[in-house]
Amino acid sequence: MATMQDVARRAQVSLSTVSYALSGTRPVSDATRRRIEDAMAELGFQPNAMARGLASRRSHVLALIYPAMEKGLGGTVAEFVSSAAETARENGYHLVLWPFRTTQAPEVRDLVRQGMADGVLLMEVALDDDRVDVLDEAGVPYTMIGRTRDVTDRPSVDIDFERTTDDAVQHLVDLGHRYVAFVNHSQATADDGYAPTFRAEEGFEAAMRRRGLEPVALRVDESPRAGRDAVATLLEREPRLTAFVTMNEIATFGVVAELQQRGVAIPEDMSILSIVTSPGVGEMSNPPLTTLHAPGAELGRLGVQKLLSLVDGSRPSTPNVLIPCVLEPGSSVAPAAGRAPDDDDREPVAR
Amino acid sequence: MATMQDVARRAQVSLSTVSYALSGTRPVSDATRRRIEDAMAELGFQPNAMARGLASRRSHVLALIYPAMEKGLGGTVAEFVSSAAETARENGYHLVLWPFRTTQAPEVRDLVRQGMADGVLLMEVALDDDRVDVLDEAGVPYTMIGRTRDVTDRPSVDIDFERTTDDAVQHLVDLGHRYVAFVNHSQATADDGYAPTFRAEEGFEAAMRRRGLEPVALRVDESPRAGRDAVATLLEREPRLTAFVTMNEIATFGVVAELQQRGVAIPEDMSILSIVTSPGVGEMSNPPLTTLHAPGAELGRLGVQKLLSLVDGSRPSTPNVLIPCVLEPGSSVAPAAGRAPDDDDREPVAR
DNA sequence: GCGTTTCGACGAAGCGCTTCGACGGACGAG
DNA sequence: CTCGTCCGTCGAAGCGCTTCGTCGAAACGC
Repeated sequence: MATMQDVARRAQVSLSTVSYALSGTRPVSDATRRRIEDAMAELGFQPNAMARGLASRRSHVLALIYPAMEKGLGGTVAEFVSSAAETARENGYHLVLWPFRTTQAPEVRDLVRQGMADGVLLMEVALDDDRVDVLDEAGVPYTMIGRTRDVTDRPSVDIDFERTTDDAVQHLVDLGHRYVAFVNHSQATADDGYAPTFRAEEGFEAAMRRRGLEPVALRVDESPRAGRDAVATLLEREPRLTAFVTMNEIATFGVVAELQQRGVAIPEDMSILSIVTSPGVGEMSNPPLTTLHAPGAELGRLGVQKLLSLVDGSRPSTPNVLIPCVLEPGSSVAPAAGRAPDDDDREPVAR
Repeated sequence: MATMQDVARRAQVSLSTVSYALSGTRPVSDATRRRIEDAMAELGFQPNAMARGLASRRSHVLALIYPAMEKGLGGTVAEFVSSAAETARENGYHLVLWPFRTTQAPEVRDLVRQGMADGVLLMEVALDDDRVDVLDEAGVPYTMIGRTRDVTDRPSVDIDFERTTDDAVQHLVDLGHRYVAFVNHSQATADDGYAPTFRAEEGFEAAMRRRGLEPVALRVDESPRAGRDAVATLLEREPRLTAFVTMNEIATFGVVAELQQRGVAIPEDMSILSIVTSPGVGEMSNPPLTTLHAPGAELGRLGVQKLLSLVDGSRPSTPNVLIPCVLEPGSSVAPAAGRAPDDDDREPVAR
C-alpha cells in the first residue's frame, strides 16, 4: 500500500506538503497541488486510517450503542441504523455498532477510553441511564436517540410522543370517535425505564383529557395473545369503544385478530390506528393498517448530524429536535359507527 | 487518558514490558505482571486503539457491507447484523457498517485501502458481484453471506436454499399435498442477480420434480397487491392447488388476504408455508403462519467466526457452511383437503 | 534601494503502541 | 569455579500520519 512518503517522493515534494495538500490546512500552490494529486492517483494512494487517527487524535468513527437484540430488532431500528450509517459515511465517518444494554455502562466506558470513537450515538435511552453518565464523565461527545427523565439540555433527537399521540387522538376525534383505548407497550418495558412507554401513555391521556374525553390505556405484552386479551379487558372496561390507538406492533395483530373473530368489522365497527410503527408493517395486516409511522430514517440522519456538530466544532450546531410520526393512510380507520365525521367537533364531553 | 508510558512509570518497569504483559507475547514474571496490572487498574488504563492499530497493523475492526437500505431492511437482516456485531465484540473486534450496494465496488476498494478494517463481511452477494473481485484483489480477508454464481472455494456462509425448499416440499407432501405453488421474490431482484431468487426457485422445482410433481412457480413483486394477483395467476395456471410455498414476506400477506376474501379457508382448504422468513413475521398473520425461518442470527455468528479465522491465523479455520431454515410451526399448514396425511406417499403422480 | 511581509514549502518532533535485538543475572553443567 | 543457557527485562526503532516552527524567495512599501 502506498504511503504518503511515496506520494511525496513521486511528486518531488516533502511529506508535509502532501499532508497539507490533502487537508487544506495550509496553502499549497496550484502547480504543486496538481503534481501531488497526480502522484496520488497514479499510486492509488489512500491515507492510512490508523496513522491519521493516531496523529490527529480523531478516529473518524462514530459508535452506535444500540439495544443488544433480545427478540429481533424491529424495522424502525433497522431503518434508523441504516440511515445513521449512511449519513456518517457521507460525512467521511464510519459507524461502529456497540451492542450494549442499559446495564453495561462499564463496558461502554472501557471502549470509549480506547479512543476508538470520536462520538457516541445512544439508542433506546432509558429514563435513568448510566451510560449517559459514563459518557458525560468521559467527556466524549454524544447524542441520545430518546431522552432521559430530566429533559435537560443534553443533546438528543427523539420522537415527539406528545405530538404523535395528540395527532392520533385528533385524527380519531375528527372522525367522531369519543371512546378510544390505548394499547401500550408492556409493563416489562416500563420496568426497564423504557421512555416511550411513559411518554406515549402520558401523551395519550393528556390528549384525551384535553378534549374532555376519558382515556382508557393498558400496558400489553408484546405478543398476539396479549393483544387478544387486551381487547377483552379494554372492552370490558369501556364497552362503548369505537377505536384503538396501538403502540405495540405484535400485540396489534392480536387485537385485529380478536376483533375479527368477534365479528367486529374493521374499520366499520372499530377503528385501529397504529402509532410509532415500522415501515411496511401496516401493509401486513388485512385490512392494511392506518399508521403513524416512526421517523426512523430521519432520526438517524439528524442524530448523526447533531453528533457531528459536537464532534467537529467547525460544523454548525443543531438544536435538539422532536419529530412526530407521520400519518400513513391505510384502511383501518373510519368515522365512528353511527356518526358522520366532523359533525360536532364542539361537543367535548362524551354522551 | 493514561498511556502505557504512565503505567510503566507507575509499575517501575519499561514501556515494552507493559506491552508484553498485556499481549503475552513474551514471558513476564508474576511479580512484575502483578505490579503492572495494579498500575493499570489504578490508572484506569485502556490501550489506545489507534496507536495499537498503527503499530500492529491490525485495526481490530471488521466491516460489514450491507445492502444500502432501499425499502427498510427486514428482520432477518437486522437479526444478522445484530448477531454479527455481538460476535465481533465478544472476540475483541468492532463491527463497522458500510452501506454499499453491488455497484459500489470502487468505494469499497478505497475504504479497504485505508486499512480501517482487518476483514470484510459481505452481505447480499449477487451472482456476479464486483465487490468480491475488489476484495480478492486487495487481498483483504472476507467472507460472503450468500454465494456468487460459481460456488468455488471462496469463503462463505449461506442459507441452504436447496435443503430449505426441499424441506418445505417434503413437509407439504407428507401432508398429502400434490399441487404446490411457489411465490418467489420479484423479477426485479432476479434482474439484480439476487441469488436467493434463483437458488430457491431451482430448489423448489427440483424438489417437486424429484417427487414426480409438477412445480408451479411465479416471481412476484414485494407488495400485498402483487401477492393478491399472484393467487389469481397461480390458481388459473393450476386450479387444483392445495398449498403455497412463499418466499416473499410482503406478498405473502396479500396471498393470505386474497384467499380469505375468496372464501378459501386457511389451512383447511389451502396451506401456506412461508420460507426464509424473518422472526416474528409468522405471528403477524391470522392464522399465524407456519414458517421456515431464516437463520439470521446463526449466519451472523458463523460469518464473523469464519472471517476471524481468516483474519487471525491463530484461530481454527472453519469450513464454508450452508444452514437450512428452521421450521416454526404455525397454523397455516394442514393436510391436503380431502386426504388423510401420509395415506399414500407412494403415489407420486397426481390423479 | 533595503527592510519587511507574505507565500509556499520543508524538516522534525511527536501521537501511543508493537516488536526486535540485546543484555544482565541466575542457574545448571562440567 | 567457570562457561554456556535461558529467563526476564530494557532501549530503541519504527508504524504513517499531523502539525509546529522555520526559512528562502518573491512581492511589497517607502
